[in-house]
Amino acid sequence: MGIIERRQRQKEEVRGLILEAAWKIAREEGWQALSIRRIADSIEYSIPVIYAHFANKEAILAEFTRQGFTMLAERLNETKTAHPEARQQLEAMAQTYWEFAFEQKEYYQLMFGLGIPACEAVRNSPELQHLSAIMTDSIGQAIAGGPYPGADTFLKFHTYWSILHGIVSIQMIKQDSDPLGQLILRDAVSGFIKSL
Amino acid sequence: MGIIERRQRQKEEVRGLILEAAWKIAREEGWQALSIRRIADSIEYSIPVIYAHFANKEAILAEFTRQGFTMLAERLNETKTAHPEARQQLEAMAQTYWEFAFEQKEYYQLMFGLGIPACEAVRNSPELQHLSAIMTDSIGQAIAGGPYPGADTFLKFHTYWSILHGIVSIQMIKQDSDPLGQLILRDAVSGFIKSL
DNA sequence: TCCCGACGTTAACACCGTTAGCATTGTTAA
DNA sequence: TTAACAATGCTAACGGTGTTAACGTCGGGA
Repeated sequence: MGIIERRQRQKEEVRGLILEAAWKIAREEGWQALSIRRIADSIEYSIPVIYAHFANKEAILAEFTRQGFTMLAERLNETKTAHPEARQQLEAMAQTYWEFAFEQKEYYQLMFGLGIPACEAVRNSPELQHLSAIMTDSIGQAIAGGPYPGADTFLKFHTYWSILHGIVSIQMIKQDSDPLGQLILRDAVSGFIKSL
Repeated sequence: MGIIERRQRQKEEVRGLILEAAWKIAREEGWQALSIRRIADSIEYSIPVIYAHFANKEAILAEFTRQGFTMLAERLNETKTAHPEARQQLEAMAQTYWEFAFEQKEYYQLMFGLGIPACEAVRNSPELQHLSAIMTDSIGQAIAGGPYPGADTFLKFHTYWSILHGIVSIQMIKQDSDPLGQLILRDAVSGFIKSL
């Protein structure tokens, strides 16, 4: 026989072409530029062919999301095995995490649904500056009255905000509003405050 | 005269109707369900009327983003003034931040571009579990070899991950890849590790 | 040789954001 | 009072999107 095997192989090949073309478009012009029609154009097949390989557009994106998590896990694992001590591992893995996010920006944005919407206009807006001022003021005071008066207020503000946003958005992605979120929040914030 | 004033008022009124209708749609069906056509339908005007009040769809979203940041700032300010001591303020503001994010989910998602994409499918996927396992392992070891052997590994893992993601995504939104990001990361992670 | 099933196509449906062009209407000036 | 004008809101279209139904064609098995 071997005929159905060959067909299977050819089918897989087209699947690969679809993902390849999709990735090329996303990398060059961002995820918002990705469309089924452009993929079809690029691989020189008609549109329904794509639906023979993927249920819908979301399934294509899900495939890249899976790839992204796999890549990140691999990199973290490499970093981890390169360090003997657990605390060293955590420091180094944080670095690797950061590097992955910015080297593979397209992947990371897809993985965590960073749409990057109207923020463009609001950045550096008075509203945002007001928000920053409120937080920064408390942090400045806490530093002044604490054991590390030389600490950088601006840096600490960003750390504080990042912790808050990280916890909230991870919890939102998980979508299960379990009470663990509150615990994580208190844990992280109390840890942060001790560092002031 | 007063005629042009009346016209101005009527114009403002339609602007209000647009925002009201848009908010109703977003609240009931999410931002992805919001379209110019549906707003026009809802307010019983034709489509171009909307473009007389907003340059484009993004401008409508930007208006809500501004509102969101203003609301959050107000709430944080209230919380802040209710507490005399800076460290108390930071604890309470974190709580307020959390509450705002989940009470005003639609606002928060818009403000930070949380698209919530293909994550649906990847949640609880083996890829994600693998990632969790790698991080959790190091954290468990660090806890075991540290001064707080009773700490909850799972909680600490979420805290660790949230810190990483928060820093990365705030930095990505700001889009200026300044070296401060690295500092924030190291600062937050070293603080976290001390808490293990 | 005939039939069947798989593959790939065209063409459509129902949406989307955006804009050009037109009609109507209320206001102002002659 | 009437003519000109500016503002208002409309229809209709353009070019795009994801998705699918219906059709043709062609290779493999009976």
